[in-house]
Amino acid sequence: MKPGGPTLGTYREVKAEILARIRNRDWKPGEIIPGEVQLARQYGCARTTVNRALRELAEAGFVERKRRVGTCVLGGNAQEARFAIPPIRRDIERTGAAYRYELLRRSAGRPPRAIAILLKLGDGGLALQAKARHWAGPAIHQVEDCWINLETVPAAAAQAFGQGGANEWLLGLTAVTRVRHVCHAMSTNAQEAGELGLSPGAAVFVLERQTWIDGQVVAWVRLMHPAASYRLSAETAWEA
Amino acid sequence: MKPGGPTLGTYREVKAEILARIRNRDWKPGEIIPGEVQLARQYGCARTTVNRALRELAEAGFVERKRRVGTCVLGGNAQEARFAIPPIRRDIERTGAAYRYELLRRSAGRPPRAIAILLKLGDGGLALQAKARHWAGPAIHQVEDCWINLETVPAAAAQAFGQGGANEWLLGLTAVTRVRHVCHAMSTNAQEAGELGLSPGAAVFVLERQTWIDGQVVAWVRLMHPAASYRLSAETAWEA
DNA sequence: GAGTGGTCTAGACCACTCA
DNA sequence: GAGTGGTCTAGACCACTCT
Repeated sequence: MKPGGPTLGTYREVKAEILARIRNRDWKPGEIIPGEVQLARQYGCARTTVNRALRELAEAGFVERKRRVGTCVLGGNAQEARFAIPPIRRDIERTGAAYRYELLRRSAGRPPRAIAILLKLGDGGLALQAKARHWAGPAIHQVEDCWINLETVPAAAAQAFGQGGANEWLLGLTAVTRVRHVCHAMSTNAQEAGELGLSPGAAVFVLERQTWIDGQVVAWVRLMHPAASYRLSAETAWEA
Repeated sequence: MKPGGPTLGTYREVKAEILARIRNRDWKPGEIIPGEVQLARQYGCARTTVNRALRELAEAGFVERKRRVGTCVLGGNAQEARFAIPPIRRDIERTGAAYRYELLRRSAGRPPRAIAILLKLGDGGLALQAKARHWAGPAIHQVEDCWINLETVPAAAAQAFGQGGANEWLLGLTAVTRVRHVCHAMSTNAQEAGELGLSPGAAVFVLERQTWIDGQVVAWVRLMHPAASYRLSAETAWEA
């Protein structure tokens, strides 16, 4: 046991110790830190324990690991944010406002070209569009516009979406194997403004989600929110 | 060995097998799945292996685990998106556009009340504001407005930020222990529009980041982007 | 008290990648 | 070929939570 190096019994302790070294700049970005075997000896624990600590630090983006090379400290420049996207109903009820769902439009048929491409629809392929509004008391909180690929999810054709939104229904499909989210801001055109109860040109926050099952596109969903009443937030903390 | 239950040797196989069962609805949302010991027997592997598979499925949000109770399948309703936030310079260069940095303002002093609160500044506490623009060729791609708590990071006072932005510098601090991101859309007022080269009222995409070191606020940063030229995207895929 | 997951250990073998 | 991380195993004990 080295001075200043007491026995560390758990992977959390080991993780915290290594993280502290990195934050202290004992181990600087670009450097290779000691190997698992050496650390295990130093800390008086099993290599498995050190391994788990390092694996989690790698997942969190603090280090990078390569076989035969070792574990390398990364400089913290890239950032990642994990935003939780709660079901809209819960999101609204949480604020205390009354939730109301309103279906605006539901129709199956041949979608516009842009949508057909997003859904990777075959030539005769049909899609189901379901557009709806979610109210928070007297205010419109979200307009959802869902396009569902009926080739991939024929079951959707049987859904009326009179009570609950298509987005919600889609989220209930457990089988999804891939998800892509995009968020951005937008100025509304006249129609969008009307649907959202805003003046044309008003800023909206847009969240789009595309989902797949085994390489087949399931749906493309666009969620639009008045800029003033929607935000996504994310928080990450590491042990003190 | 049960029929249809071949020996699974690795935690990845076990994970895929369990995921398949969940997607198949063999195990439905709300149900408790068999315990680790039983699964290990069934798959012919060590309990540790099953444990790792289940742990990762729990991290990914497919199941929830409770001691003495068991592992419960979750219905996939909540969503999570992990957005990568690349350093702005790289983001611009990636598009092929010429990157240019322009410092607009740098001044230390007593900040406005709202900022003082965000920074948890003491009564006499000073902050450093650094506002800058990032150009992509002829277009303004981002206006960054950084407020740095000089009590927490006195070293910032020595930085001129003439060449690189304060945001970038802040990201280089490895010691940060907590990060909070918020993103939303906004209509610009006259000043913001001017700084962004847009007409007043234009939509912008705003990303805000607040960072801490051991409970002390380090900085609050607001990054504003013309709506048309910025989007965040995230993609998650699970094994087929 | 009992049953579940959470973790540690010691040892082993494998996989990748560098020289 | 050699050195690193990646993973599996069998067994053990602990921590939590339900009854």
